[in-house]
Amino acid sequence: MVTIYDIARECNCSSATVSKVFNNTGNISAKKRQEILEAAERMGYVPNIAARSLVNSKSNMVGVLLFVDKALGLRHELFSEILNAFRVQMEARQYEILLISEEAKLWQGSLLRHCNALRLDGVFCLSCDYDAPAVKELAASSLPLVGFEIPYEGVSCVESKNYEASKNLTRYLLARGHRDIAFIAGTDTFITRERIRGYRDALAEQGLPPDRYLQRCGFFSKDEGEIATRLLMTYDKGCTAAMYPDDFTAIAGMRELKKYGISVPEDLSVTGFDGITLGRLISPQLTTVKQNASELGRIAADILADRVEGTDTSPCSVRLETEIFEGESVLPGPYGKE
Amino acid sequence: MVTIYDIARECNCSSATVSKVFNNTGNISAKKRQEILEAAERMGYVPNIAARSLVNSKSNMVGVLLFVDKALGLRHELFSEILNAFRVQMEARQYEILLISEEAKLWQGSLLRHCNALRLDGVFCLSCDYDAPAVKELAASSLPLVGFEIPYEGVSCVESKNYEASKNLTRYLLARGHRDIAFIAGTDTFITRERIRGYRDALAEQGLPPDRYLQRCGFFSKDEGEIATRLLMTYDKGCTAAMYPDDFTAIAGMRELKKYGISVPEDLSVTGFDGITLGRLISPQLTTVKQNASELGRIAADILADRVEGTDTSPCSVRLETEIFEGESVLPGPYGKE
DNA sequence: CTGAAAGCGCTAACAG
DNA sequence: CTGTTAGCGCTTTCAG
Repeated sequence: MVTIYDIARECNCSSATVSKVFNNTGNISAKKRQEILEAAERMGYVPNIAARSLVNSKSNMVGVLLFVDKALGLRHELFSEILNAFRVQMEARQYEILLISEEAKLWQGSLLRHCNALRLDGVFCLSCDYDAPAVKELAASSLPLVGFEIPYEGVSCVESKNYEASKNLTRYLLARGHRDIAFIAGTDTFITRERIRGYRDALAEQGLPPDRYLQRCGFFSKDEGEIATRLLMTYDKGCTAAMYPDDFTAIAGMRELKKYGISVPEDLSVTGFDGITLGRLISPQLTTVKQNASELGRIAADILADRVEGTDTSPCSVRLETEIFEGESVLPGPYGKE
Repeated sequence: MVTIYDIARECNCSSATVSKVFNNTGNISAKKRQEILEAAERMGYVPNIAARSLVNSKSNMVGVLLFVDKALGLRHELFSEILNAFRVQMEARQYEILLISEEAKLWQGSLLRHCNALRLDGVFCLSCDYDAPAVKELAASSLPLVGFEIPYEGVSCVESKNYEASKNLTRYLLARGHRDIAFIAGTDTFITRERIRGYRDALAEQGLPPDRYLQRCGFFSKDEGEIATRLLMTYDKGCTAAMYPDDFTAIAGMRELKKYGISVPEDLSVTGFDGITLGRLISPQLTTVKQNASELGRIAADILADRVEGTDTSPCSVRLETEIFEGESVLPGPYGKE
C-alpha cells in the first residue's frame, strides 16, 4: 500500500505537504498540489483511515443498533426502509455505517465499550430492547445517540405521532359508521400506550365507553396475529372493526378470520399500522397508517451527524406526521355516517 | 480514554507487558497478569481498534455491499435474512460489519479504493449489479470476496440450486396435472437463465414443447408483477398455472388476477420463489420455492472468514438445496395425476 | 519473565 | 509556501 511518504519521495517534498493537499489545509502552491495529486493517482494511493482516526480520535463511523433476537430485525420493511434512508443521508454526510447488536461484545461484553473500542462517533438505536441494561448504559454515556421510538428522557428521538395516528384512525372508523371497534394493542411499550390513549380519546369524543374490546398482541408476528384473532373470535362477537398493531399481524389476522368464515371487509373491517409495501400487494388491500419511514431515517441521520459535529447539541425529539392509506379492508359500519 | 500506558504506569511495568496480557502472547507471570487485568477493569480501559489495525494492517471489518438504487435493497426479506445470518456468523468470528454501497465513494469514486482505504478484510456482495464496473473491479482485486449469486469466474459464490429448484417446481405442477404452464421469468441474469433451463428440461421430460408461455418480468416489484399479469391475461388464455420469479411479484400478480375475475387457485394455479414470511400470511398461502436464506448467509460468512484468515484460499461455489413450500395457491390441473 | 525501542500512516503545530 | 518534529495507541522484535 502506497503511503504519503512514497508520494513525498516521488514529488521531492515532505509528507506534511502531501497531507495538506489531501486535507485542503495550509497553503500549497497550485503546481505542487497538481504534481502531488497526479502522483497519487498514478501510484494508486489510498489513505489509511485507521491512521487518520488514530490521530484525529474520530472514526467517521456510526453504529446502527439492531438486535437480532427480536426476530424482526430487518425483516420488517419499516426498519429496512428507515435504515436505508438513514444510511443514504449518513453517506452524504461522509460517515460509514457499522452494524452493531447485542451480541457484539467485542470488549468485556459491554455494548458501550464495544462502541468506544471502535471509537464510533455516534449510534442510532433502530430496533432494540430499551429495557436492556446494555442499551441504557449506552444512552447514559456521552456518546452521541439518537433512537427510533426511544423512551428515555433527554435522549434524541425520532418517531411517528403515534397518539395522533391512532386517534385519527379510530376517528376514521367512527366516521364511517363503526362503533364497536376492537383495539388489538401491541406489546406494552411507550408507543403502545400512546396509541391506546389515542384510541380512547377518539371514542370519548363520541361519548362512547373507553375500551370496547382491548387486547394485547406481540408486534410483527404471524403467530401473535393469529392468536389475537382467535381470541377476538372467541370472546367478542359484536365488533364490526378491528385495529391491529401493525401490518404483519393484520395480514395474518385476515387470513385467520377467513378460517372463521369471516370475510374482510364485508363482515369485519380491519386496519393495520406501518404501511409496508405488502399491504398493497394483497387483496383486499390493507387500510393502514403509513409511517414516513424515509423521513424518519433521514432525520435521524441529520440529528446524529449534527450532534457528532457539535452543530446542535441539545437533545431533540422529532415526531412525524402519519397518513391513513385507504385500502380496501374497511367498509362502512352499521351506524351510517354521522 | 485510558491507554495501555496508563495501565503500565499504574502497574509499574511497560506498555509491552500490558499489550502482551491483552493479546495472550509472550509469557507473563500470573500475578502481573492479574494485576494488569484488574487495573484495566478498574480504570475502564478499552483498546483502540484503530491503533490496532494500523499496526496490524488488518481491520477485522468486512463490508456488505448493498446497492441502494435497486429499490429492493433490504426491503426483500430474502436479503434481510441472508444479511442477518451472515452477520451473526461474522460476529461469532469476531468481525465487524460495515455497510457499503455504490454511493460510498469515500475515495475517488471507486468502490475498491473505498474498501482499501478502510482496510476492509473482505467483502460480501449481497445485492448488487454484477454488470457494474465498480463491482467487477472489486472482484478482480485481491480483496477476499464472496457473492450471493455472483456470476464471475473464479469468485466464491453462494446461491440456491436455481436450475433444480425451477425444474422441481415445474415437475411439481406437471405431476399435479398441469401442462399449460406459464413461466414468468425474472430479469435476464444468470440465475434467470438457469431457471428457464430448469423449466424447459422439466417440460421436455414429459415430451412437451419448450416454452408454452415465457415472459420477462422485473424482480421484486409490485408494478412488474401487475404488468406481467396483465400481459398474461391479454395474450394467453389457456394456461392453468403460472410461475412467477419471486414471491413479491406472485402476490402482486394474484391481486391483479382478481381484477380479471380469475380466482387463485380455482381458475389458475400460481407459484412464487424465495419463501418469504408474507407468502404464508396471506390467503391463499403462496406455494413457492423456499430458499435457505439463513444457511446462505452463514456459509457466506464462513467462506469469507476462512479466506481472510487464509485457512482456505481456493474459490468455491456453494449451491444450496431448496424445498417446495406447499401453500394453497396450486390446485390439480386438467390432466389428472400421471 | 520483562522492557526498550522502532514503527504502522497520518496530522498538526511550529519554524523557516 | 514548505519542512521538521512529535505523537496518536498499539504491537513486536530483540535484549536483558
